[in-house]
Amino acid sequence: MTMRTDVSDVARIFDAEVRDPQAFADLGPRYNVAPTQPIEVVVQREDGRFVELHRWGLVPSYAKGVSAGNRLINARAETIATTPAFRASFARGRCIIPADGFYEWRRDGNGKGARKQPFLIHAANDRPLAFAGVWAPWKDPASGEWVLSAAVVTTRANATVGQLHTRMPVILESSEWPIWADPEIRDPGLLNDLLRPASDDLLTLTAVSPLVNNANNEGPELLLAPAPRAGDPPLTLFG
DNA sequence: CCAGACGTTGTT
DNA sequence: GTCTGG
DNA sequence: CCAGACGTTGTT
DNA sequence: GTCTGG
Repeated sequence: MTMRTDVSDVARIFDAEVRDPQAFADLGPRYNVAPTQPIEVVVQREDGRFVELHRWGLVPSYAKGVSAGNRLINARAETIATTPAFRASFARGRCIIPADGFYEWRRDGNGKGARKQPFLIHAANDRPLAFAGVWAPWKDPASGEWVLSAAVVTTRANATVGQLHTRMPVILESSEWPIWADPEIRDPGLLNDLLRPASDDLLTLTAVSPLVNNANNEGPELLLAPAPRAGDPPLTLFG
């Protein structure tokens, strides 16, 4: 995903306080937020609502190490209420994960010559999106330190994203934020009603540089159009 | 009782 | 931590 | 998600 | 092929 929006704007949009401003200042604008890296989350706590940084990949409380979260980067909306790794977080650890956009890939060709063409999926009006998320605290038994981690809730893709992939993040409307983020709300039916695909006209696809494919790459150049090559399929999905 | 799993995605 | 399987 | 690793022993 | 790391 990308996160270029300044945290002060995120705090204003979500009516939240920044938990650790220096940590955000150290990160700066981000064009390639990958699993295991810090992601922004908006969490409702007893003493207020905060923007925090959590490790992307939920580490369940029972885990033996943080690596347990390496693949728990998404939680299926269809099963999140009952599956052991996410159930407790669905009940009491819901959060909002702000992001400017997310990437999906299209495989062009097969075998050795295949390229993975990344697309940035972002709001047509380019405002930040609010993913539904879940988070959990995990205490490292070795150091005693607490690790906060989070996962993105997914649902079936809408028609726009469906050109690339069968799944997409749940994107909440502003009227839904207080419901999803409130840990006092327990009605599973009310919560599950929020977990549906975004409307088809919310999002736009933009072909971007294959530099995105390596999590070590960063910077605004990742969003430049990919260099065309002979025999390429059209880069706009509508040709 | 103890031991072991606990997840999603894409691809075939 | 809690559930499932043996 | 994609990229990259995937191993042990003994010797320097 | 499958797992780990980012």
